[in-house]
Amino acid sequence: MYQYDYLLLEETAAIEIYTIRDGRLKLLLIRRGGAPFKGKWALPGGFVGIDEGLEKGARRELQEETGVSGVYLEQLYTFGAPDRDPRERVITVAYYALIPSDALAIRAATDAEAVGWFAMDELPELAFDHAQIVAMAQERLRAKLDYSTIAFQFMPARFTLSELQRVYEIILGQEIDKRNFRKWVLALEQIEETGDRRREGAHRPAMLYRVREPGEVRIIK
Amino acid sequence: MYQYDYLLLEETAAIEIYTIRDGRLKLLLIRRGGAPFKGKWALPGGFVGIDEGLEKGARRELQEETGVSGVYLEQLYTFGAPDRDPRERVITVAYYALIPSDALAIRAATDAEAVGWFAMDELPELAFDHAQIVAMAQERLRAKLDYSTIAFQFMPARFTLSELQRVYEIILGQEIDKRNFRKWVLALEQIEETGDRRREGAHRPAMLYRVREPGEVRIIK
DNA sequence: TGACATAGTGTAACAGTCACACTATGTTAT
DNA sequence: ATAACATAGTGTGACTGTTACACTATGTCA
Repeated sequence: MYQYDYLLLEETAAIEIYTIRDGRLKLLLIRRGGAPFKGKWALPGGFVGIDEGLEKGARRELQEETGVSGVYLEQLYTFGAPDRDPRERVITVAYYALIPSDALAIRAATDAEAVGWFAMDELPELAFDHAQIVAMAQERLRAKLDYSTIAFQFMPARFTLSELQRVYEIILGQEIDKRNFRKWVLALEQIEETGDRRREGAHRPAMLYRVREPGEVRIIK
Repeated sequence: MYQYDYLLLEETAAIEIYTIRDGRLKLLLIRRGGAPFKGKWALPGGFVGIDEGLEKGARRELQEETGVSGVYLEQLYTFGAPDRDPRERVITVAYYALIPSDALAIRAATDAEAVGWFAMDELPELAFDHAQIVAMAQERLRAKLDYSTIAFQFMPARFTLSELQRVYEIILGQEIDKRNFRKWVLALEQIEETGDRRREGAHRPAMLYRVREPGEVRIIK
């Protein structure tokens, strides 16, 4: 077996934190305070601690930026092109997290860096190769809508079918037929009625549903 | 943004090299010559060079072990649990490669380590967490059969429909109806007749097909 | 009590999947 | 030459899931 030159590399984690707010899919970004790409927006992340697993490190980062924990987190891809950081060779393991729309503690940045939520169709220019990382996550998310229950991860504890449909429409970027959507999602048997209704506005109240196994993302079809 | 302690980690690539031989799905393993796990079988791999991308490093490793290049290679997952190497913290980016059954230069190990092809249902005990890595690749490969043309990557330049069907059956571990398989695979419009036939044995010769775009793996359905 | 706004509901056409058995054709042995 | 052999190659009908499509139900508020 050929052995490469023995070498230590910088290893970072980057995390894409998504939520749905104001009827849009939004991504959390941080404005860089130092070089390179000073002033540009970038994905939150940092160096990986020696004693923690990669995913655990990503969860810590998530917790620090948003105050949330226990949400859906998935490894996306590892980026290691030699020139992706102009200073030196850095390898980045990218994760993405999905946060229910009601779970946001939207805390201010811990160390005076600017933090902001950006709609996916209005992203600013990003530092490093982060645009590529974001594009890959978006692709993955859309694909997973089709064959898993990943979209449920955006939902609060109780939600209406219309709200759930809206989430699918936002991510897919297209309208869905109401009757077909309801038939389909109920046939999955992954959500159930709570018995309560949501009354808001001058119209018929909607039944509230909950996810049967909130932590799980099931592969369907 | 919280910054972890600045830290350099060992970064390795591991590569799972699959091919189909003797009617089985086989994986290339290397017997470890040194501690830890001395004498145990493990995935080929090595440290990542400072000037090469991760994928390029994996391709180099592949070339050195098998003599093949230009085959299908995909990043699988990055493993970074703190205790996965008993000596120190190591992060491993795992790739898998699929090699056409006729492309094997089956070269001897370059530096006197034992190399062997193992059927997936007869794997020896593996070093480190490599059993977990292998399990994940197998899962991915099976899933991709359903929604991509990845299986074509195992085929030689020209092949019969029966041979192609056999590859699907081997990976899925179950028989497929001949008529339905042919209808399905031809409807994909990803393979075409060569015009030639293969005559071997005392029976009707079979039409030889080729993949339309051999390098491409298409998402289907 | 009527206007309003969203909730909630069924059916028929269509497309894709699955189960299933016989004929075609070359080689080889007699 | 011809018959046995072994694999190649082919179609139909049942079933299942997907899609398109429009009206009724029910609460609030003026």
